[in-house]
Amino acid sequence: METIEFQRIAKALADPRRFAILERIAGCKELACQTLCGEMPVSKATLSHHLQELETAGLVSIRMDGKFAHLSLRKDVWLAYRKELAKRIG
Amino acid sequence: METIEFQRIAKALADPRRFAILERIAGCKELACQTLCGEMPVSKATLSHHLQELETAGLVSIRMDGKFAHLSLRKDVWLAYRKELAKRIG
DNA sequence: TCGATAGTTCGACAACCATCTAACTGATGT
DNA sequence: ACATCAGTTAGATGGTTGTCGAACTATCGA
Repeated sequence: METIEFQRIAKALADPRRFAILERIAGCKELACQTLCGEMPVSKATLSHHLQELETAGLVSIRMDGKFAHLSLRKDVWLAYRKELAKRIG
Repeated sequence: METIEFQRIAKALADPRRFAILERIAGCKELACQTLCGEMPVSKATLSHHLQELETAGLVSIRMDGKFAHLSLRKDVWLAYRKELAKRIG
């Protein structure tokens, strides 16, 4: 895994709210953005920002369906990250 | 693992320099602080700060021997963190 | 006792970041 | 065409943090 990607993921996981968002997304196959918006105590703008961070890090994939966004965990990337942690430190 | 500890660790890992420091420490049983100081391109103050972050997060143990500090990875905590990641997301 | 050395603490500063509101874009239904 | 709704973008703001130099503390050797 590229160091830059590794660092981006680590940063993405560092914010508690963002991690909670990721955790929620990982909890189901695909999650409607609206649902998240209804559950998380943040503004739409903030949520959008966090989702972009997660997408940039490669952890989340965003599928647009008309005007609706659907989030899903990129499990391959997640597993690669965990593997990299094990490889780098033990 | 307590959520607060989990978050502290995630934050500690998020800074590239700090992660490099942890990686270096993990590379041997015990590492003299002087050695780190000679290898990392940061001031003593900054290094001291990072080491305290890592210690507060529980990732590193600092043993004082006279005026010398010796760093070591707390492998149990590290493994617990990795396990928690697997538990929370997959 | 004194100077040198290892590491900590303090105060400051610049960069970054999470957050918000408001304005915007684009899709949907009537 | 138009109002509405989902999500993005822009701009502002307050808080966090990585960084440094300088002052400090404590330990060791001479």
